[in-house]
Amino acid sequence: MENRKKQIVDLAIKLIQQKGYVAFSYDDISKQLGVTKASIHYHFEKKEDLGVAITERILIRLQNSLSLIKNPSVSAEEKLKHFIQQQAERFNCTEICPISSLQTDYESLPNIVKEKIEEVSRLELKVMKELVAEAQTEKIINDTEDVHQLAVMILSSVKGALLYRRVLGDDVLVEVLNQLNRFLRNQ
Amino acid sequence: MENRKKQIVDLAIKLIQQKGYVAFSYDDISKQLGVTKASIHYHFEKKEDLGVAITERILIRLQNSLSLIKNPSVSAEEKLKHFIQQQAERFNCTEICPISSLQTDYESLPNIVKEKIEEVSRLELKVMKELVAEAQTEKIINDTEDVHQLAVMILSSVKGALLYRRVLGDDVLVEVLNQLNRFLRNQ
DNA sequence: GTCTATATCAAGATAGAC
DNA sequence: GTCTATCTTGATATAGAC
Repeated sequence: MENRKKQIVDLAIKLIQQKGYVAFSYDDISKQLGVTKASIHYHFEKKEDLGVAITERILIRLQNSLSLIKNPSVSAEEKLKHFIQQQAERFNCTEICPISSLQTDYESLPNIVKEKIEEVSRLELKVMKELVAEAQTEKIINDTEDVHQLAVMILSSVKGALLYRRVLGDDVLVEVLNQLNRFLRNQ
Repeated sequence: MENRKKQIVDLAIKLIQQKGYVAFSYDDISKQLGVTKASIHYHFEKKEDLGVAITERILIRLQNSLSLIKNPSVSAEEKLKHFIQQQAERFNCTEICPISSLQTDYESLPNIVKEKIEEVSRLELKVMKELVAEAQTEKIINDTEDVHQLAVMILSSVKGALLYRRVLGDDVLVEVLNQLNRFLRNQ
């Protein structure tokens, strides 16, 4: 079944959020799915193949959230706050963003996966820039603010906060989200 | 020689900045130092022991930069900008902050190392809070700003930017640093 | 599509010589 | 303090049966 493939990829992404690309194994996946390692190898012959499927899945998720954002009946402020808030709710305290995790393991990734994660990072940044630009058009963000700088700053701070949260607890992320909200309100 | 121990720890930190705790091996270290694996095991019997030494070293470095910061003849603004700038200059484009790297590998760390990295993260945050509070006293930062929120935000955004930089290139970090500088100037 | 079995390899680790 | 040699384990990966 083609569904098992999807099941494997989703679980692998979960494991990457928890332990990273290098640390997760076919054994982890097979045990959690109640099958053998060989069975996982049937679907994804090499870890590299699974790596590609993982990054493609992340790319699709990103494109989905992009289409939601294109909805013209929602204000830019709502979209921006929703997008930021979503980053926090998607993961529990022991997890980090899978993109951050893959960026950290970058040097150990197969070349094809490296290229994919670059594509993902670029798109993610593009989405955030569009959101910020839209918010600026709607006068929620000051005209004097640099769209690129602000977009990178928002993304970086949320991703960084997820790293600290894993070690220091929920407060850290909450404080960054509050600071971002404050910042958006005051502009 | 006790110097070899230091040499191993410093190299291990470099490797953690490049590949992470899980991905680096005694083989990496021994090859780069031109000795055998067994020889590294003589100095640090288990990887866990090396892990502890690594985090203790990071802690000491942090305490050193803390004492520099205590210097009353330098303005808070200078200190803050210096501290932030330093984060960027300490690493090249293929490296990230070792603390971020260990936070990402958190689930795979031995318990003692987990505790150490928690201590490190807490101290790092404390240092940044003191800097922000001092800047607030000197009216460089607005009184209405929340010290905790701002400190976490600054740290998170720099660390997050280092992740993106590794994949997307130097511009990302520069943009975050500019945004932070702008923000400090305008308050 | 999943299984058992097995090959291969790298990593962490230890024993004992020099 | 470093060496060779060896052990163990876990991980990627493959072959072939059901």
